[in-house]
Amino acid sequence: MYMAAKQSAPKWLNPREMKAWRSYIIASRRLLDALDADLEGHDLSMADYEVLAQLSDAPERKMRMSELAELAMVSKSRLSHRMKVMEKAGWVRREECESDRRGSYAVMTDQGWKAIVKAAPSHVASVRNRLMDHLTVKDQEDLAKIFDRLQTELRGQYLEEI
Amino acid sequence: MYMAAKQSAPKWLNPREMKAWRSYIIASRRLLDALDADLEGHDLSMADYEVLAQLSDAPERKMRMSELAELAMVSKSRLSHRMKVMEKAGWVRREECESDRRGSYAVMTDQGWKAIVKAAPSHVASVRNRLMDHLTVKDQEDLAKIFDRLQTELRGQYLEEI
DNA sequence: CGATATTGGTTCAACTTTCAACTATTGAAG
DNA sequence: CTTCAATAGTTGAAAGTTGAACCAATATCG
Repeated sequence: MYMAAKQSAPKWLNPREMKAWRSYIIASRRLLDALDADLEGHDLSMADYEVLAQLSDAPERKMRMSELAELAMVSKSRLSHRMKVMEKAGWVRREECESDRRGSYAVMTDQGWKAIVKAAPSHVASVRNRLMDHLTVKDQEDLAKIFDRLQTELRGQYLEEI
Repeated sequence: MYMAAKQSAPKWLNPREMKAWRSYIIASRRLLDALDADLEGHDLSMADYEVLAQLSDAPERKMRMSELAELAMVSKSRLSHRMKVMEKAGWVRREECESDRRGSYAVMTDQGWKAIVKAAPSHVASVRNRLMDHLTVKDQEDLAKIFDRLQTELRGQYLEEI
């Protein structure tokens, strides 16, 4: 149904495009699944890891909810829910924001910091293992180049669509 | 927390690796989100689209459930649930398998065929729009090469792990 | 200033996904 | 042939996700 086609012009994907698309989509799913599975031992999903990683990089490991949602690329709603879970686990807490009383901060606790410091090496190893080890330096550069450009374009499109 | 690092050896990602990884992961999320959003008008998710697309490629548009699950890369359980939904929508039906009475076939209905034929051009346009238009021919080849290899490796790892 | 629009964040209900348990066959081995 | 293991697929409950509705609080503008 992606129809690599002799048939007609820009309606379908040509065989080359088709191949690029299928390889990308399949390998990506496998990769993401593998990384997620590797994190399971630390009671973390990729998404939660991303949230904690972003938070851990913030000054004082403290960040406004919206900003965190943006950086970790999750919806506000989702972040809210996940925060409740991670709060229960003792990894984060909320702190109210004095300067804007609608807002609140997500703050990483010491325990949260410990959790992510513990998970990080294994996750990074997993990224190596599953991805980097199979890429040459040139591949890495190609990848970065392509996806950087893509990101810019998609971000552009996204902004237009609002 | 991926720590592109001066510090130590193979534990963290070096800046080049880091860049490749971040670009890839961010752009991919954006891309997938955009493609999903583009499909919404057809009441389809990427996952359901993939299921229907695979099924539509099968002889007689009919396939064993397990095989379909495998090809569409979803769990059996998930496929079972989705089939129930899509069955209710009139897009597919189940047919029992005479040769193995545990088994059943997923069969695409005419209505389902119509639905995917209707959705396909817009989805393909979306793949073009969001991805292909921003790739040179060389990019496409690089991508296919990289992710093909990756797929092989990941599949290998996966098989070992069972 | 006061009315109104916008923003930050949470919540509720609907829906989706996962995981483990379960049924019914089939296959293999003694 | 019988027993035991493996396979095909479904189910139900729990967990996760989404999107709209909602409550403040702040920003904007006449």
